[in-house]
Amino acid sequence: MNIGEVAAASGVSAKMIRYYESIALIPPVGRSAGGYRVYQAPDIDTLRFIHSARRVGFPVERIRRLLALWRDKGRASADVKSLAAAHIADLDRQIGDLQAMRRSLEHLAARCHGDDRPDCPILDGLADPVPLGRVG
Amino acid sequence: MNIGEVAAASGVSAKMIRYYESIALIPPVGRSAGGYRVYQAPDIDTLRFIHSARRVGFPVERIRRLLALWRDKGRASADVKSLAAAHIADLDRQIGDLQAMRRSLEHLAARCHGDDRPDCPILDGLADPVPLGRVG
DNA sequence: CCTTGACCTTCCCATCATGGCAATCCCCAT
DNA sequence: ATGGGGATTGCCATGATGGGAAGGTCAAGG
Repeated sequence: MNIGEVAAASGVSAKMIRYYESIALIPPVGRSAGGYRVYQAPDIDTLRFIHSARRVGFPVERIRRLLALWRDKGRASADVKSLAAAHIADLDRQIGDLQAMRRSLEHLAARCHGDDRPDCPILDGLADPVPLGRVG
Repeated sequence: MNIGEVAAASGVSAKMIRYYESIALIPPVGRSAGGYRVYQAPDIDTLRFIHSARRVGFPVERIRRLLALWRDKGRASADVKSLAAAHIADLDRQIGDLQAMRRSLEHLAARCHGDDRPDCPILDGLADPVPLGRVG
């Protein structure tokens, strides 16, 4: 199989497949006489795994460790779970950060008339030397 | 005032102040005989504004428009509010994306023993060709 | 056998905002 | 005049991804 077929089957773009190979997330694959990458069926499984992991936001470096565990049939599920837990914690932190931004901005926006008049608590709030965040 | 002082007063690093100048988010400032940037008090206000806007996640290009409105004393607050609303919508989308990731992963992790045994629904779920997401 | 078009290759560039480092220079106080 | 702290510019890196260019390959059909 050529890269395009594998890309379509796995959901990972050809561009990214080459990139993953370049950073050794996946091993270098065989080449045809003309230099084309030639894939086997199991390669699709690996790329599918990577794609799924990316879709839940795992960074590539953590996927590297996930892949190692996936291939290690003697792994302890605890190791997988702790990677997952670390990532969930990362997600929670990111979500929390965004929610804090959202709250601050919403707080300002709620007080803005949103009409033709120029006075605007949003601009005032951003210009205010007092830090945003705590609404108290 | 030199850049370091302005950086400390505004919360924006000297590096970023130069960057904002390079992309014309802020106008080029005067220079001393030796080539140092020389700032005036109002420049701190501008940088403080930018810093606040960054802290609530506004991308620089939107801050450009916010700054224009801020300086335009005849602006309509509706214009500011719509920029804010657009940004809140962006934040909501990002939050939603992250929460969806979190849910999918949590769903898998909840079923993982997390002990010495190798079987692991997290790895299985990522390897599964069936898309993640809907828990149905 | 040759052409054509789809596909592949590598390489460079861009994103977005930020930090780091290095070589050089300025400024002020001793 | 000298030393040290700060400023200058410029280049590189991040993380994951897309875009595009220039050129090579492959298979189908004339």
